[in-house]
Amino acid sequence: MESRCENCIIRQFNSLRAMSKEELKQVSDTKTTKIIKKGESLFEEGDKLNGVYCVRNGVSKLSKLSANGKDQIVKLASKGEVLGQRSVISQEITNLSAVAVNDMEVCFIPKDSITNTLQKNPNFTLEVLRHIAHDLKEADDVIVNISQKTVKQRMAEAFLYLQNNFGEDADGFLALTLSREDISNVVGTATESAIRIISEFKKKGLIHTSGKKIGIKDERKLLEVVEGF
Amino acid sequence: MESRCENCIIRQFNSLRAMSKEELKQVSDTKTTKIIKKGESLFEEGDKLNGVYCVRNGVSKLSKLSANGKDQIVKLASKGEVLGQRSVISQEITNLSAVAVNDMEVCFIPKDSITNTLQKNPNFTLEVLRHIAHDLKEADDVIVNISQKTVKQRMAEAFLYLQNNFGEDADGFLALTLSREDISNVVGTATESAIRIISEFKKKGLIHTSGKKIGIKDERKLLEVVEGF
DNA sequence: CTAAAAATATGATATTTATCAGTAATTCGT
DNA sequence: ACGAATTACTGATAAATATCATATTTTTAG
Repeated sequence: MESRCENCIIRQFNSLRAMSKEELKQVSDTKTTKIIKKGESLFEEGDKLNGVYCVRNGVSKLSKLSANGKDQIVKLASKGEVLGQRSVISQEITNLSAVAVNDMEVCFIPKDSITNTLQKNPNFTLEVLRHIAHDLKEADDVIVNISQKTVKQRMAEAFLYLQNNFGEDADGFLALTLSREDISNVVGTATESAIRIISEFKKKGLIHTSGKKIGIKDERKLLEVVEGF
Repeated sequence: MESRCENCIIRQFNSLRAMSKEELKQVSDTKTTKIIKKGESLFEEGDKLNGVYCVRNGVSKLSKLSANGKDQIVKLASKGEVLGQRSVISQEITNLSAVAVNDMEVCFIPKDSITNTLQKNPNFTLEVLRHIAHDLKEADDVIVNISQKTVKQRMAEAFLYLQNNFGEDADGFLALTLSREDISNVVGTATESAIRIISEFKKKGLIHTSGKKIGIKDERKLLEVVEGF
């Protein structure tokens, strides 16, 4: 038997915890679990979404393509996050693409269970609202960072962000390994520039690398870079 | 007698239209109307907000100060928009400052009327959710624009945005007049750079100016600049 | 295991943008 | 209306960043 949402721990991290037993039962009855391999996409910018994706495992990058062909990564979503919410709420096509950064396990929840609950259960709606409000605040911060900080500052910030949000492995490397291109798309810069700054940070002893893996060596100095020293 | 929310047209443009008669009555009984002069602030980054502001007239810039002392304008809010919603919902201090760009008339609505309704009226909550979701989508667009477009492209885009959202006056100038500094803070660039590009656009016949007023002369060519030609 | 492909790295250079310095124009308070 | 203060503008220069070219390393497919 497939696992039931009622027993799913992941739910505690997102707005689904505000659903009633019956609502949750309906979600569980209609949901499907999917395995998404690294590099595959959950949905593409412009798609009409018929539901939301609840992340059980793995990480997805949410990005938007610009006219010049470069992707800007707007958010990295991991365990517990619900993707596609915004699009389902506004009943608009999605403005972002979601691509797996590593192998993922997600639950697809058809939109009806969501929209029905949104209309009937104010606790759930409020909970979703709180999450979206939080995302909005973070987006505002990103705007200010990108427009006011140098690439070097944003690179340092990105490493600290990855450390805080995804942790480190046994060998002291960031647990989430991104390609140099993905890093540059998070930071909003050219891939070559990102690589150059990685080299510089390495030379200065702020980080260490092994292949594409990156580890933080001197958190204090990285923070100083973020602050502009 | 002061005007009542029940009769207020502005309400049709925002989430307050989803309130019931009784809820609206309570809002009306507790609200206060304020005049905010150009340059004065509704609230400052870091303030704890005791309510939201419903804009009846005038325009407010929502901005965030960065470490280097420059403001980044994240949004321009005018008639019908409700400011401070996000902060009240998350019960956090506000992450933005709201300053009047011209003389404003706003209604201050104490947060209790809002939070009570959020917990009881799912229609209202859903309506607020839709608005915040829309803001989030716009914020994502801003992120991509800032990181992927040149200053020149963003300047052209800003003028078209001002035209679309605030219209033109009888003489063909943008109805919302911003200082050069404000323009540079919307676009996310140095004031001198913004001025330089204004001069260039003027020389090329894309815009015309009179004092600080700016008018669009060749919309098509401006659009071409946005697209990168 | 190996050749091909992809990703990473680095140098040289061009372009974009910011900063500094100074002048002209406009706005504001009395 | 007048001087002071702010805002707008322009030039010279410096700094940041992107782009192009190319080499090296790593990964992938067969």
